[in-house]
Amino acid sequence: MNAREDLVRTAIWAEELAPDEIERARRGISERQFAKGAYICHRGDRLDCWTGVITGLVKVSTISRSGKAMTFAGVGPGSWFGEGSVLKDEPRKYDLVTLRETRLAMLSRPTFMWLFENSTGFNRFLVRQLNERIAQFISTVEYDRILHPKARVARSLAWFFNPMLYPVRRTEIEITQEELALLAGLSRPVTSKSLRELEEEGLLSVEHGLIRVIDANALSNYEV
DNA sequence: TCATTAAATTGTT
DNA sequence: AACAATTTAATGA
Repeated sequence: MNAREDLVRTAIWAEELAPDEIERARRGISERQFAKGAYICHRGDRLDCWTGVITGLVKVSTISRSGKAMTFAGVGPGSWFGEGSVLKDEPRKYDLVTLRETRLAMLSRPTFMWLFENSTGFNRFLVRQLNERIAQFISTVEYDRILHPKARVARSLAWFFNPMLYPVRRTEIEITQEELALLAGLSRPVTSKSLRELEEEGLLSVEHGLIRVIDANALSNYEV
């Protein structure tokens, strides 16, 4: 058994795949390493790979016409993204930037399409993942209108505990308050203050460049 | 291994 | 948004 095989076998989407499908996936996969702050791709680039994070953290973002940075999501170890662009065979709509040193698994488009055409297990995974994404974005729109900074920070953090999108569960999230502010769409001071208040309430503890979550459930349901 | 320095992150005005 | 303080990481003896 080699590293690549292990990579596929432990992937979240491989659970329902038949042995021959796993073998097929294994042959279509490769690994790449990126330094902290590196661009995996710019908006408008083509990236003909379905991508999984092995270690590290990737930011999905764009820069608006007014020059303001917007972050849509953080992608952590074990989660896979980009199926939309690969399925539609179109350029990426967002910048992909690593927030720290990151190793990625890249599944080639031909392999992805083969699995899409032939594997029911793979399709079941895709449907579940897309469904989960929709739910996530709907809830984002929902709390975007509520606008309590503390609740926004809490729910942004709760993203990292979605078992579908973040299969590798940890209580510590390696993220700076500045990056979290980008995720939450708030200024850094407000994010920082909210974090300290949430710490007061015993839901988490903040350290340098790291947030230790104590009550993830309370965070995801946080109101007021 | 320890001390010094540089860089990054966080807190405050 | 700018500055100050704190903490981590890097460098070299």
